[in-house]
Amino acid sequence: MSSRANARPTMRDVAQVAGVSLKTVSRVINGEAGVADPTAARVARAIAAIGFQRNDLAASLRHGRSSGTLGLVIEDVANPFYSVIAQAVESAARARGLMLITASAREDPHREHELVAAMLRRRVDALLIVPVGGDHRYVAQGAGRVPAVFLDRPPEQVDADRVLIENAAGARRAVEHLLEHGHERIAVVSDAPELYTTRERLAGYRAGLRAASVGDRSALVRAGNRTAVQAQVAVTELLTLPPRERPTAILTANNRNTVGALRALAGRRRRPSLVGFDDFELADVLGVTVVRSDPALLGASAARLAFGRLDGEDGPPRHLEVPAELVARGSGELAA
Amino acid sequence: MSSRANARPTMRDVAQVAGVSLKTVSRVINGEAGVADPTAARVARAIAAIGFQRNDLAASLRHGRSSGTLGLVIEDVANPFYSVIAQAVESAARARGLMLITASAREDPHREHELVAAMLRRRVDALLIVPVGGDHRYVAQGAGRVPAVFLDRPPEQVDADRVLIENAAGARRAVEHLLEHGHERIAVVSDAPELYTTRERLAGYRAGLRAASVGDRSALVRAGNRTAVQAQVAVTELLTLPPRERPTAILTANNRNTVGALRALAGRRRRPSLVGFDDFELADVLGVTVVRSDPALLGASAARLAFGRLDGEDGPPRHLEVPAELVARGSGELAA
DNA sequence: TTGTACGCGTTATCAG
DNA sequence: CTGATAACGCGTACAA
Repeated sequence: MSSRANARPTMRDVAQVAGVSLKTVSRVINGEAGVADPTAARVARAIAAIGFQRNDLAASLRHGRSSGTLGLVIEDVANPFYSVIAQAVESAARARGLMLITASAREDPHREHELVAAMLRRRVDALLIVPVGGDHRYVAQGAGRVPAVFLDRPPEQVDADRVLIENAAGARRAVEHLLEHGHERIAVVSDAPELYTTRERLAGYRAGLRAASVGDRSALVRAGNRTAVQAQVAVTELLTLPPRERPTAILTANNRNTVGALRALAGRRRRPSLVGFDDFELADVLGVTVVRSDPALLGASAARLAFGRLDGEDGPPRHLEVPAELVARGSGELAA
Repeated sequence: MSSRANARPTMRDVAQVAGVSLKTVSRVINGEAGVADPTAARVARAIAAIGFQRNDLAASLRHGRSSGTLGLVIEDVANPFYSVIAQAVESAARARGLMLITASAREDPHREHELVAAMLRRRVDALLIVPVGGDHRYVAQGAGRVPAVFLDRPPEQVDADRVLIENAAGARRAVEHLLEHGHERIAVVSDAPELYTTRERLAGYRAGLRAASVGDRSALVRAGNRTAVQAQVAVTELLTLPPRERPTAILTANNRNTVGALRALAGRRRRPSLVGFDDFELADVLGVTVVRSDPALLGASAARLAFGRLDGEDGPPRHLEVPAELVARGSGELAA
């Protein structure tokens, strides 16, 4: 009988039903050696009879070491770029027997901090973070801190394990590609300039133009478009510039901006060339040239770094970079 | 001083540093009344000094009721349909102060069972499940069971709270739409026929044809396409049928099938009409007519049901249905 | 206002 | 092979 009616059965309940001691039940559950077969069978029967299931929280409290969970703080699970990362991290976690706690910070530094704190209180074994901004020293501080790996963007005010994408090089490659096709008035439509990825991609864009001795194009830089709708507006505006200021090519600096640009361009007869940063589903069907990286590799690498730390790998923070390659599909190969 | 070097500081450590008792620290941390201001300040200073963070696992073990987590078992986070669900569930969870544990079952019943078991061992407060198949009585069994809500598909062998989409009605609407545009040879390309959603959508398809007294079209039913690639092959085959057997319209029964169909159709001069079940990003740009439901509403409704049970709502299992509407964008309005 | 004793469900220690 | 007992970090009941 349960100590209290309707409560989840405990090992004590199992022990009582099986007529053995607590420790014997523990042995059977954890598959430890040293239990006579008939005894083990009696315990197993009791477990099945009362529907016992071990309380992992209590177990991990007892031995202190692992809670069996991995924490992932991303920007937004609904964004395909991040959902692929989440998928890769989940696979890695599962391979190691960890469950994944996921939360979206939504570009809010305060919220990010809160989520990290909540995960630490829940004693995650390690943290994977797509940092928003602000000061990240809080992650490195405090006794008994947990391995933390930053994805997609570096932490601020502190050095730590991280996996980034070839942002500047990728953007520069896109610009060079457009230059090769005769474009000189190349516009760029990007997310908020405070974001690391935006800054790097803009830097790559500028470096590409500079290397080709193309003059200042700051009038064609449209940053600050957080949503597809904002990007759509920005592109529409670019298209209504007077002919000799109007860009003949556009670089969209992330997937949401690309989506907005495609909406702005839909149905137009004469379209500018377009290269998007980040690949997306159906880019092949739409014939959109993109700079493609591998979000799944990003997530998997970050997990690998974190697991390495869990396995005792010591040493200075590691910096990994995932390559970005240009995939020509038509939209980026239109003549100027 | 810490009891052990390098260990996470505990409330006992805080108490020692602040020169108060354990209970006083507990009061301060939980914001309970009845602590003199100067005492509270001393405790707060000690907490900051040693970097203490409460162990939520221990706390929830103590008071037994809530672990503060919600479990979500879906098919695949990387699929946009499910990542939107995950996003909605996460928002709902956060609003209630719960963290979300997510895991993908990948159409594997055994894995689903394992994941659910792992979540129960971790004492999630409630479970949201996109069931794969097999017997789901295990969810309803056992003492101290947890509220479980099924999403997108019903559980088998057992009745339980669930939120489904208007599958049959939606598919039927698509067929009627195509019939209105003069089509009679309407093919359907779908996922595995074992899946509930597939079965229902196929039933809706057949019902639509039957109501219009259109003869048997079983030769145009292509089920079993789990991936976009498989769907692409299936559509390509349909397009190479002899002219008088070849479909003039195609219904793709989920988002992956639609993607495959679009790839098969890309670059063809004469395309059949196409209606896809499930909306997707850029469907507007591609001009694809779809049957659209609201995955976010699906997730939010399921969370609401689960929270209702947590709040003590009793009574028989509740069955909710999210509507599906046809959105005409061109591909479904081509003449036969 | 503050402190003591105990218990949550499990694992670890050490005896029998 | 098996079992009594302590301990993990915290909250609750009750006393001081």
